[in-house]
Amino acid sequence: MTAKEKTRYDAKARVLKALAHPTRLWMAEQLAEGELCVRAFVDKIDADFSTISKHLSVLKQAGIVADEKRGKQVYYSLKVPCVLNFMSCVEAVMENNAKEQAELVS
Amino acid sequence: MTAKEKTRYDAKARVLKALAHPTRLWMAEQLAEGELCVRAFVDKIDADFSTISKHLSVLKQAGIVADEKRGKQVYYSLKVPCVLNFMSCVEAVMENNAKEQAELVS
DNA sequence: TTGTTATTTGGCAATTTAACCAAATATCGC
DNA sequence: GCGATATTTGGTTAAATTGCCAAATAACAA
Repeated sequence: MTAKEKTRYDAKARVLKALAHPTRLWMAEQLAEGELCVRAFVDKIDADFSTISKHLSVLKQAGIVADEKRGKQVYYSLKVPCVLNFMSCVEAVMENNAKEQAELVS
Repeated sequence: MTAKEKTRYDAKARVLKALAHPTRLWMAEQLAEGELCVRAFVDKIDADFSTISKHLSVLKQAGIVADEKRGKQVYYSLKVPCVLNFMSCVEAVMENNAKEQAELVS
């Protein structure tokens, strides 16, 4: 693997890593229906304001969400909706795993 | 968010996290063309045998790859090929990011 | 300008992850 | 059984990630 390829895989992994957290995954799904401000996320789950803000910042750094300040609030939106397509595949993996678990028991 | 939903997002994140590492992402792509034994990965990149083995173990735990021992070697294969579809979306994110970087410069 | 709400930032402790080395295990041919 | 090859496991250490708290910043209304 060349250094260039290595750099490229690092970059790809960075994008996936941004989504690879339960809270951030949930956030991405919430944004499927449209933009939300930070406060909206905080209200939906019971979490620290700063924790939510930092998670959003990770998603933004990765290029997955965009932010726009309007008045006092910052609105976040999905910049690349195709990330939502990951879900069905992830669920396929999980169903597979559940099936195998069940076979072990029976 | 209920405890049940939380558990579900944890599980989803665990699957994504397994892929969110440059080496493991590379491994998944290598498996696109068919099964490979541990040795084959080690030869393709210059890495420690045990490191590769552990990465494969992470992918296996997540349910992304399957392993089968035949003779002295263990062959790994992609159990859920749809994970390869992630790549195009991840690349879309990266191109977007590159474009914005370019705009900053100009 | 002062107070209030919305959000980000900095710092810190706890946990997790990753890489490398050495040792253990398994299979096979002799 | 013995040595050689293939792979996994255990341990150790460094680095990255999380979550929470307190403080800083921004916008706006009174």
